[in-house]
Amino acid sequence: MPNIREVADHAGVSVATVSRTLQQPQRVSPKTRQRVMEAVAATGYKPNLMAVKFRSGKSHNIVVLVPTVANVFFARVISGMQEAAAEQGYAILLANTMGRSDIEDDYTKMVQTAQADGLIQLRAHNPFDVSMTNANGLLPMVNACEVLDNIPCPTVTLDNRAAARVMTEHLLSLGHTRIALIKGPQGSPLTRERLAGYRDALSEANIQYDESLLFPGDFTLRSGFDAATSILKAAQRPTAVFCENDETAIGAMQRFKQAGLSIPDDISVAGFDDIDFAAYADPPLTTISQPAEEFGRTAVSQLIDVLNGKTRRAPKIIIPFDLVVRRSTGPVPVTQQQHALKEKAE
Amino acid sequence: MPNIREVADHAGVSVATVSRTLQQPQRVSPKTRQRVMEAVAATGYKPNLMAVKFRSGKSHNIVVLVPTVANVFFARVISGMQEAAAEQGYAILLANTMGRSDIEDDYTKMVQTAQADGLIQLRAHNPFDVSMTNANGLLPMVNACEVLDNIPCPTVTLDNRAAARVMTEHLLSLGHTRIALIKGPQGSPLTRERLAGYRDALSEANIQYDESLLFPGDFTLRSGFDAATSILKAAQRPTAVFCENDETAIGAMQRFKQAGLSIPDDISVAGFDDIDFAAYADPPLTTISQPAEEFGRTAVSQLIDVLNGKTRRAPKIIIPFDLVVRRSTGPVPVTQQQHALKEKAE
DNA sequence: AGGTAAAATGTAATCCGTTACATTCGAATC
DNA sequence: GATTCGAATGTAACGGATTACATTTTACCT
Repeated sequence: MPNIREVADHAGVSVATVSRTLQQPQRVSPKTRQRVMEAVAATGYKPNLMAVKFRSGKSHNIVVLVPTVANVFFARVISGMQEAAAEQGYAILLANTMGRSDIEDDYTKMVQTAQADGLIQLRAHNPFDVSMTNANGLLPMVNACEVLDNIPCPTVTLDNRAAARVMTEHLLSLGHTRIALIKGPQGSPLTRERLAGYRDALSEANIQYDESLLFPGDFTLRSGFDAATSILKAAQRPTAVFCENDETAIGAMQRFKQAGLSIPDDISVAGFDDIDFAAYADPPLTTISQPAEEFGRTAVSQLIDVLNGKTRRAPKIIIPFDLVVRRSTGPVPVTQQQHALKEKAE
Repeated sequence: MPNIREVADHAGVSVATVSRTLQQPQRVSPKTRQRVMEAVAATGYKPNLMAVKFRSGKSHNIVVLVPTVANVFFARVISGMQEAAAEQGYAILLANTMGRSDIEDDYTKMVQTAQADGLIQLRAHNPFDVSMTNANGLLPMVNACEVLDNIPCPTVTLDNRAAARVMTEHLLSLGHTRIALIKGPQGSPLTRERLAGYRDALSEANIQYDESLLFPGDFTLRSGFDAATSILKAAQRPTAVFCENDETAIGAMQRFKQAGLSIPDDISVAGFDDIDFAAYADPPLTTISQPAEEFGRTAVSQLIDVLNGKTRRAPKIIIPFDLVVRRSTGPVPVTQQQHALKEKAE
């Protein structure tokens, strides 16, 4: 690989002139410029960006911590991040953490070892100590998950609580009162927020919150299927199931159909995320749609603003959502309705 | 950020001793080592890896060119790559090319500008010229797509042609003779290989290849849905549809069910990839399963071998596949069978 | 021509860690 | 105590591009 010195020798100028020709052409006389450009072409010179990054102290890399890239929703978020990062000259170092903290730590260390300038996380930890704050008192990171009040960094988030409330209200409006909830991964803040929204809606409708209607899940198809199996065994079967993501919902629907139930006539199922598969499920899934790519793009541009010192106080950005009603949710089955009425009368 | 000099001053030793303490502790006396380690802890020193990489000339980064990260199958491949790369101390720079050659070029340039040591591509181009070959005459890349005979680099591939033939044979064995094919993205070598396998099986079974049974697709749910619409309009409807990936198949099934067809009683549908959703489709999808993660892992370890000069001649590695028969494929409908027999008799 | 300011170019320091080579130290031996 | 050898440590060059500062060239004016 030719370096800048070879180009300089070839053109009969100093390395400084070559560098200037490439960085600030107007500061070099036209004929020198011409000669340098020829030398560049002749040698096939490509600047060693590792050297540039080392000297400048800017890696122009961003670490992104994602629980799993195989999740369709995250894939869309990443796609948006990629796009925004590329536009601004940043590259993304993707950490597929699979929940393993050793992997998270390895990648977090990249910021401290100057391999990356900042970090975007889709979880709720604080990987840095105060020594990492910049002149504005901000950490070189963006939280694309949940608000963490005690961390000085921008947050980009969906109002998960409100979204879950809206979905639950949708189910309530269809007459459902026994609404099961298939949760997301344990310990995930998303899960907690969505559970909170679910409870908000119930309490507003004066319906007793019943823990036996909560089922564990981990955002996979399989976990939805398994949770549905448990739901089928329940003493008094729920008439609707709200799943904290679409994969879970699709898995659950599969199980219900296997058991001979018809959706939504026998049981309503709702999801969250509006992944592409949701519209192609059978029946098409009622869900909450989120602008995933925009989510990613916003997170990246927020981080770059922090890195450039443009951000003075940590903003909190709320990404909008939409309730998308398809055909997996419907009115309470008549028999169940009578049952509920009877119960109420007692 | 403290640098090695600060640590050296703090410990009262030279920078060389600090470096040795960290790199080859046995070359430093125990009490010096102790003192240095204390200084490291006291200053919170983290080596600037950008400097290390710059000096060593090894970035320990790998560029991966993927058409789209939002494709479930690719996501699994990437996941495997991540894992293997992390184990060997490499990071992955993911390029979500979306087929845009400017993005491909930008990322390819990273190898030439020392930002990455090598590249893995899931397409069939040759981004490098001969000047990039190493001492063994190999390019710093791995082709994880299709064999390109004139490129000196390892290839990791599935025998797409054989897999497509196996699937077509499966459909033939069920009595189907009018088998539609929903293709993958135009120009993709994968698509060509799978088409070739489809034709192999047909010609072996002495069935006339009929171009009107070919339908365009691009690996998305939507394109499967649209292709199915075209299929429904066909003068003589095929009794089976082989889709070049699972998304397309799921999209097509949705359309067929909307049209009131029952799968597989009225029409058989087969996919390719065995993504998670395939088993949860309705009906569960017959498909070709591939060890996607292993695919990614193999590609990475092959590339690292090339980078370390361990590879002397470009190997071609064939990843195995499996036919997974589920419930989306079945025998030819009786009416159609009679129709076919009648046709044959004429 | 002489003088001056501006433009063009060159020189060399710098970023930080590694490592070849040089030097010093210490222990063992006679 | 002197000598020797290996272990421990230090010094300084190096990698490639950028850039502050120094120097040279050019252009223009009197």
